Amino acid sequence: MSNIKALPLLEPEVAEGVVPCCPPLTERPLTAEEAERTAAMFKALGDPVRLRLFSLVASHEGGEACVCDISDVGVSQPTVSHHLKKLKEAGLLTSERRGTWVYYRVEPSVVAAMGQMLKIAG
Amino acid sequence: MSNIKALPLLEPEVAEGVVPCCPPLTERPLTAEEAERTAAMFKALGDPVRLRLFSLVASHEGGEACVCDISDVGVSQPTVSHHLKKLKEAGLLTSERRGTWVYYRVEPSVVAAMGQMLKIAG
DNA sequence: TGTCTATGTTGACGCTCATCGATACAGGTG
DNA sequence: CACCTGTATCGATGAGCGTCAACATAGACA
Repeated sequence: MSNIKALPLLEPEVAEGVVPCCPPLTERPLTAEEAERTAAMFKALGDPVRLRLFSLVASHEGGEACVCDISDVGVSQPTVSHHLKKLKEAGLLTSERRGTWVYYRVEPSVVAAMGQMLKIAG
Repeated sequence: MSNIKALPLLEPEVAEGVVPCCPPLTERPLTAEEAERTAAMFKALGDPVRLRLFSLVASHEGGEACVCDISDVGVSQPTVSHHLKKLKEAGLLTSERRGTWVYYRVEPSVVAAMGQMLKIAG
């Protein structure tokens, strides 16, 4: 967990088996398998609370945020924890415990891969 | 017709200078309202069947596709129609009837706005 | 007019998910 | 050790969603 990737499209084993994968959506139709994997990433950002949590982490200084810094999104603490777990499972966030607190940070390669897919052809 | 106009989607007229609803997610935290509006777009791509349908339209020659061209995604015809409607409601696709067939095409500005949000801060 | 094809809508069913309170776990402090 | 704070997990519940069969609608053509 110590090497930073440039912007690879194919990366062996990020997070837990989540691999950013696919060409721009305008290039060719996705296969069923590709769609299954990729939809999970978009789905992770498809909830308002999760999207806010993600932007709170992404925009926090130092590129990381303690849970205590971002918990004020209008839902209970267990729900915040639940959503952070979902974002982690989707490969969008990573977490690390330092003492009492747990810090989350964005996984740049996965986010970059998603952005790549939304690139308009032409 | 559903009249729940709580969150109006993007107008089809935004074609020129890519009027993004929101800044890159790394720039600042989203407000609750921004998150609500934006999550709906990501949610639309958060289903494997919808993502395939979208990529089928996006990668089809001429930038548009008749429903008959993209219906082979492993679900029934009503389900295809249902998902295309969802994508349309999210502002990602537009449709037009020409004679017997209905053609769908990608709304580039909305897709571009989504890509904008996923830009990694440099 | 009637019929055929293409697409959208309706209603129902089962499953997933967001949410919460209660509880468990981890680490710091006294 | 006990106690407190920060975070994760568990179990339940209600809402939402994907799917289908059946039906409806729109246009083309005879």
